[in-house]
Amino acid sequence: MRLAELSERSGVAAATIKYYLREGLLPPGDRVTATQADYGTAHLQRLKLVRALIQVGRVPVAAAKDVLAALEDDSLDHHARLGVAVEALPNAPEPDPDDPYAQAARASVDAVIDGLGWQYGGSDPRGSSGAYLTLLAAVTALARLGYPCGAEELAPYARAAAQTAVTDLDLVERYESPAEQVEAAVALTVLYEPVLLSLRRLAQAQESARRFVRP
Amino acid sequence: MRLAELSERSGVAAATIKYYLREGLLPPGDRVTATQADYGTAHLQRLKLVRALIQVGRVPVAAAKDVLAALEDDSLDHHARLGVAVEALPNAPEPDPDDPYAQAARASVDAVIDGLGWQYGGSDPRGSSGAYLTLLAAVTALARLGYPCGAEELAPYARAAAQTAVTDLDLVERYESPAEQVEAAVALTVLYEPVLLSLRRLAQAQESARRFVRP
DNA sequence: GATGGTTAGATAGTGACACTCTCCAAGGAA
DNA sequence: TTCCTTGGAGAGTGTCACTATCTAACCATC
Repeated sequence: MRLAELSERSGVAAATIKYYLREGLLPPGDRVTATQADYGTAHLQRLKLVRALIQVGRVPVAAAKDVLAALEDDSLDHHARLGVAVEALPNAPEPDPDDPYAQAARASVDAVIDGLGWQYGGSDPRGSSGAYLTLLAAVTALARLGYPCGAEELAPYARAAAQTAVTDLDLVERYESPAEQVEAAVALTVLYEPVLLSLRRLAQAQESARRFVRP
Repeated sequence: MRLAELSERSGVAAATIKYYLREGLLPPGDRVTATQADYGTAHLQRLKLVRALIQVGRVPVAAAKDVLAALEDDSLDHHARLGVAVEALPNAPEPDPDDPYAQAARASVDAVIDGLGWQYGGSDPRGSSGAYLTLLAAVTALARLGYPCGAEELAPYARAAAQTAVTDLDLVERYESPAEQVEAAVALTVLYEPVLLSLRRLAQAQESARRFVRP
């Protein structure tokens, strides 16, 4: 199909598709002539994923490009490809090692991780994980505001996260081919985030009503 | 204290504080003379909250202003104030009623909500909740990508969210005064979001290693 | 009582980001 | 032949969260 048809079928403006092509988020179409190219259903599928990552998952364009590149890196095994794709998502920077709040946050976080028996291998230390750094930054900010976020407070959330991860991987394992699994893992990781947060807010409203509203 | 001291104690650039004052995120200081104002510890606390909302919670400045305004609206009761504050956070718009994906998403979401027995009162219908709309948008995007997100898939996530909400409200109820509780609710809702998402990604990495990596 | 350094407040500018517009030459259709 | 469309490239747009500059007033010091 032509770019115009790709635009119509995906609902994405033609100029935006050109921009994604330029940025390398979409592979170029098959060049038919010097001024025309042909796009297939794989392009349509990829375009939908890109849109969902950017608009629903709020992933920056540059990060989305890295994520998609990891999806197609055949030199990695399954687990590693998942890791690389998720690692390409935006994360917090390394904290200031002299900040006492950051030190306390690290202690709490490590206690929770160890308490749940989570293990890190030699090639995959916890410090190299972007999620770990993002977690440190958030806990540091909470501590600085004076909110409780020691290991006792974090543990229930970590247990809920562990449950969620089991559900996530069950969904991923429904797919048969490794390629589908990796794409599903990225899509489900990123696109379920607003789902989880919205469900939490709805649940909070229920719980708040249950506790604070006299019927 | 002077603006310069407020800046030093909070770690926020003086120009940024001026910007927040201009935007109404911080109340003005007590004017001492025509060119000097005095700020107290309440300003410092508020400034830290603003920073955390914007930088950790990624709340837009305009939304943060609305959230803070709701914190101080004495005309509302406790539960309503929580609702208004959380509702001021950014949410997805109303979906296109003709979109079949959106219709299917609404059916799934409603089934999950009803399945958990969540109730909505007359003054608080589910359709008026921003979290509900954001949830619909995310589920619609997943469905459009071809990922499973029926009631069966969403239910485990909703149960995890319900658990999380109980933990959240337990933390909120540690505070004694209503004012502290409302501020804590906002801070914990927004600032625990990156905590939850980071913990989920760490848990996913563990679960992925457990399933896919042969020791 | 001149002087140098701050201060609050206003205005304009910056850089990042995600598009979006405009133009161009080459194809294809009427 | 004429007109419209296409893919591609560069420049422009709007938004957002700051940030730099300026100005008049103020305070402390000499």
